[in-house]
Amino acid sequence: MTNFLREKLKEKKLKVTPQRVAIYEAILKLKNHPTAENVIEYIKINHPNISVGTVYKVLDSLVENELLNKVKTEKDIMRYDAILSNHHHLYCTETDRIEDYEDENLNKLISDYFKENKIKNFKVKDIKLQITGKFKSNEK
Amino acid sequence: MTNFLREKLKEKKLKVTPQRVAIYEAILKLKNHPTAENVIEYIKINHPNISVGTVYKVLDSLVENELLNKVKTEKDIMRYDAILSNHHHLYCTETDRIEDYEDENLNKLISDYFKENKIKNFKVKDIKLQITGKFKSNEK
DNA sequence: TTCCTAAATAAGAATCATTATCATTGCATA
DNA sequence: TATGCAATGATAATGATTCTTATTTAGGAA
Repeated sequence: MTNFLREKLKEKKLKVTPQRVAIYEAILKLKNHPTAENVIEYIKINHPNISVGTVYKVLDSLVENELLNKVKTEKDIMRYDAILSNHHHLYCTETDRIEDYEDENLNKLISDYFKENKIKNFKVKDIKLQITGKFKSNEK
Repeated sequence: MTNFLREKLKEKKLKVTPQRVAIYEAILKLKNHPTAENVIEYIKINHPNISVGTVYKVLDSLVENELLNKVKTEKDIMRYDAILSNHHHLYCTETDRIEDYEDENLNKLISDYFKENKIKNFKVKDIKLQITGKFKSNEK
């Protein structure tokens, strides 16, 4: 399902190239918020004629145009997320797994809190929770 | 005030070296959550005989021993924080400023919420808010 | 369809922050 | 104050990312 990507690219007056489509698909396929390296590895196998420099450039431009998000991690490695809806992340301290966490009630709770408790001299645009912990071992 | 550091190092059976003291002091002095580069620059001026490799190694070991925290950023640059108490961060989208945000009521609100609404298959250890926005321009 | 042009890409060189190596130093304990 | 081992300094090595330049191509216009 890359129609979403195609449309978005057109909206932004960016060319729909096979490289952009392939890299976007790689992110979707590579669950668990892949790193640039993960994407490069995948692309090397599945699209061997796409060059490494292109992967970096496409990732940058997709982030810049809000088709991908960068995920902050404890380590100094950026990871990418194709889900654009407002969501939080669960970080596992034992593995490198990062999972999405959506919770409308929580979002409401927090935004209500900040409506009543403004931060001095700061205008809030977005709030994300980094929930650190451990996945229980019974599955996955 | 490096007594805190000295004691903590002893607790962890790490040697109290002048390099560790100097680098820890640099972080304290260099407000705004400095990068490794910021620290290196500062150290080069104030302690010219401490080598760059040592700065990296000391930063790593201080983080590992919970004397410093790494702060996640949008860019793939790690920044360091000498404040260990549980706090959140305000990220300015226009400048690279990161400011600490402490709010006991908010912490309570969130921890109460998760007491009642457990996340399936996940044991929460720590929750941090990344509050993105803009500092209002009237000061600083 | 064909042509045109700016945008995008491929390939490989260059950069530069970080890590690794290893000989030397110096902190901590007895 | 002697000893052992962790820590450091100096420098080399690494490797991910960026840069450069020639070439290709997407997409609009004729």
